[in-house]
Amino acid sequence: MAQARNTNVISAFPTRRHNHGRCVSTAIESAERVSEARGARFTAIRRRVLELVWASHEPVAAYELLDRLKLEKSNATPPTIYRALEFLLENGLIHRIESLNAYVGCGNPENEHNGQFLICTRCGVVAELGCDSIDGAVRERAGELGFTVESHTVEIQGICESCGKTTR
Amino acid sequence: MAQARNTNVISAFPTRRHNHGRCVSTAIESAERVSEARGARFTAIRRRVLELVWASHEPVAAYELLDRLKLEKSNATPPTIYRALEFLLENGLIHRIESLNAYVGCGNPENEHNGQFLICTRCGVVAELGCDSIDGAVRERAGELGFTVESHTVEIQGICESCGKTTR
DNA sequence: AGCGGTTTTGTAATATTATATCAATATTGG
DNA sequence: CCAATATTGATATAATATTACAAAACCGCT
Repeated sequence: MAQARNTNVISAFPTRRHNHGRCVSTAIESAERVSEARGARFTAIRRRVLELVWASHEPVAAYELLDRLKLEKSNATPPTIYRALEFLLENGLIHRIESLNAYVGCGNPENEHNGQFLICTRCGVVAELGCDSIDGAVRERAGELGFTVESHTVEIQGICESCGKTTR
Repeated sequence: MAQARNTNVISAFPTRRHNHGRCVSTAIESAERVSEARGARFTAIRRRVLELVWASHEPVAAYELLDRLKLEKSNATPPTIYRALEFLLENGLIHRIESLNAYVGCGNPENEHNGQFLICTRCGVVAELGCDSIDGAVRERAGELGFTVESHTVEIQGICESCGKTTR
């Protein structure tokens, strides 16, 4: 019983030695369920791009994904990647980090949400929060001004706990 | 006594008929004071780009600024604009809206801050908040996870009060 | 299996956003 | 005025993203 419901971590900063294969396989299985449920086609390209996004917990740029995909699919072009990214975004399987023009796997694709992201400027790793207190503060203040919230982008730059402990 | 200190609006949604010349002249005067205080040079190009950013309350893209600047300075090139934007950002005179790759004037340049932005997806206008409750929620949650906040990007998409009242 | 409509992918071209580099000019402090 | 520094000019190129149209794959139906 570690987390209060209203401040749950969707995808925490991973330990150096976590079983990352498990992150990937969980993400793929989730994606299969989400696609199935929506009648969306989780094609080979889309699956592979999702795996590439999940290669780490650091956001990946579109052209990095393209370079990697080209290694195994030499006819891949920018639209190949951008179409796959569009599909993955639409289905909530990845998030775009606006301040980095880069993409990161979503840790909880089975629930629709706008995440909040903690971005470590030292190691590049991103953690995702599904934090109702931040979301609430946003909606409350917006509401006071007569503004109806549709979505939000919350990206927090700083130093993660693990990097904070090491010498600069 | 309308605003509580911790939720002040730095730059509200403007009325259609506000005196916009006043927004611009205030911004320029502020910029002069800020530059003076910092020993920074508020050159003609920088001043003009700031005026162009302040042409409206909608974020402006870099190449739009370039096109406008070229009308009066035909040798302007991308670096002309990007250098001016860099100066204005460094000195807190404008903000970059990450989700739009665009720039908007800062309503309170004399106090250093990370703003929060309400972006109307109907009319394109942006309001800036300096909202301690959002900032506090962010810092609190980050702190619980051992994350040290350096800066944040908070961009809220939705419909402003005035657009919400008109027929879709 | 065959057909027709729809979605996905292939391919080429281009648009948009941003930076690197180095030379020339302007400004500042001494 | 000189020398150091900051700013601007000019060219090239990098990085990110989209448009357009044709070909192929897939799906539901018979």
